[in-house]
Amino acid sequence: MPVPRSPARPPSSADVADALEEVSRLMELLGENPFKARAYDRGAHAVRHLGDAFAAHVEAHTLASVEGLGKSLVAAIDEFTRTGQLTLLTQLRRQVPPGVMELASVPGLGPRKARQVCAELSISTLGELEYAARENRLLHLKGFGEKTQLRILSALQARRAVSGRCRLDRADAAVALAAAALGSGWPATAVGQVRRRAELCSHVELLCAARDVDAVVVRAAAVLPAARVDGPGAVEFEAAPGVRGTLHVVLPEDAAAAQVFLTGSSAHVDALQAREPAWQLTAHGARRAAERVTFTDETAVYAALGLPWIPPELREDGDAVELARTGRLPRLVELGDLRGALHNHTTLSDGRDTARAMQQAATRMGLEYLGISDHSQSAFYARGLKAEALRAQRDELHSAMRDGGARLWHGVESDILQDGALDYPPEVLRELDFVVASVHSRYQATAQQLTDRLIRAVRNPYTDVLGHPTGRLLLSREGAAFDVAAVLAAAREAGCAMELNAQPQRLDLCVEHLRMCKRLGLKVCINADAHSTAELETLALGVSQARRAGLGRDDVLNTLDHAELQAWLRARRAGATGHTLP
DNA sequence: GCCGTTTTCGGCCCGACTGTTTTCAGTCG
Repeated sequence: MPVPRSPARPPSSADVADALEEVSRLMELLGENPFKARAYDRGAHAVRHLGDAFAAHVEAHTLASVEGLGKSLVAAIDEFTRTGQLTLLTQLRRQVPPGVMELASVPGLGPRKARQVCAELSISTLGELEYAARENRLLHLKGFGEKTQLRILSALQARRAVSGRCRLDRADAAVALAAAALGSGWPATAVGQVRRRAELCSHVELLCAARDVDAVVVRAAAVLPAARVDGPGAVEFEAAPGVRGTLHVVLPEDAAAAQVFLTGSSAHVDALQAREPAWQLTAHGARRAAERVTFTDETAVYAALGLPWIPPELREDGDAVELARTGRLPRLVELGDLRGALHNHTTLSDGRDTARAMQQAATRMGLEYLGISDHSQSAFYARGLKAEALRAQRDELHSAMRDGGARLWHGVESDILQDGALDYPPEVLRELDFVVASVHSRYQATAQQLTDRLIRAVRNPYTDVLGHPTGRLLLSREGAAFDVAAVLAAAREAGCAMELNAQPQRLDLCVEHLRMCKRLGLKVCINADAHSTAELETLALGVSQARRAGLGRDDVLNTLDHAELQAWLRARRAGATGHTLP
């Protein structure tokens, strides 16, 4: 989507990258030379990667020295930065009916088929596409058949089921934007699903405490997107496309009780309410009969109910209240407990930053160690490493560590092949510090086949961590349908850890499966799966999901310090060399 | 369109799968 921009601000690298990316997608859709389309896409990547250095390149006219930017792209970028327009993009947009870009995003409908349904059936919206599929009109198109039509139909149904929700990282961004729009004079913080750290949010809610409630409401109604006043002290707005947002404004003395009520969930609030039926917790504060009850902060609210403070991540249902009452509230893992992270990528495969840059970023974050695990040889699409390249990487990591800082572990993200084997022979795997094994392809199999494949993978003595186990992509792909309990049990027996992949679109394993790990005593490894230095920050999202599942420090593998993790890995490797491979 | 050169053209990460076709195009990762 084109990013709206104020003319006063010069385009950022992200603005330029978005424009070039759109050019690429439109070219694909129009059936232009695929290599030309790819050149624009690569150019977009190159520009995005420049980040803050982009402005300096523009200033110094040195963009042509950036790999992937030739004469034409430099000229296009020049035009865009000077005028805020891109003639090429405008022309391409004119040739593609609105909505067709969206058609091409439906799984099973690539650029060719999207163009085909548009040209032959005059379809340009998802609604029209679904209607045509229901009427069996797609069947008559060349290259379409019963199964393609069915696949499109179910993809559209799945999409409708998730509409109106957004990922947690986007909800966080919406909270930050709304808070910034209000200004620092009226600080607003997240409540509701966002504060409970729900992986998907259908409602983005903020709370602001202010002496002059009406003034905040007036300001919010003026500055928040698509805002309208919705009752006393409440402003509704559009937090993200199709996602409802609400700003609640209360007097400072009512803020603590309102924060508890608005953070919810309703089941949690009901359980609290049951402990003191004479009280009434509301979005505007607490009342006893007609009398207002005030508190200094949330801890005081819980204390008045005879309870310790309950972390928001545990408020998804009413169960935590009983745990709190009986003193059995778990001590949850915290971001600061993580001593490092395994599973991260570098420029050698599909990452954006070098091992050295990743190491420096990890050092700045206070991590003791960082695992580097680029893709394995079968992952062509991600420029997976042949055995020789993998061996050469070891030297690169050693030299990156010369100046101190976070210790680098040398690993690999090995594809799990169709039969459950790893992607390198034992003599290659044995030289690595650790192995993350992940499925990246051929998800379409029977549940039994997938289960067998994953069980074989976790039983491989070189598999230390099973990466993004279900392969789900939030709002776009369901997790693979296999017997999770059986795979977790096999992993427990083999002593292999499960990944909690912290990428906001994955958050895989999910909370329910993480709870199963805890019950089994199976270690969970919280990994950023970072493809850039910035993505290391996603570890915080992973920690929030571990907390929702009630995981403590001891449940998480990478809370071990360097020496402890080394011992854990060595013990596994010792077991590995003592076994024959399955 | 970019890049590298066997330097002004030719190749561009590519293999597997699926569903359609009846030998292969399109999609995906």
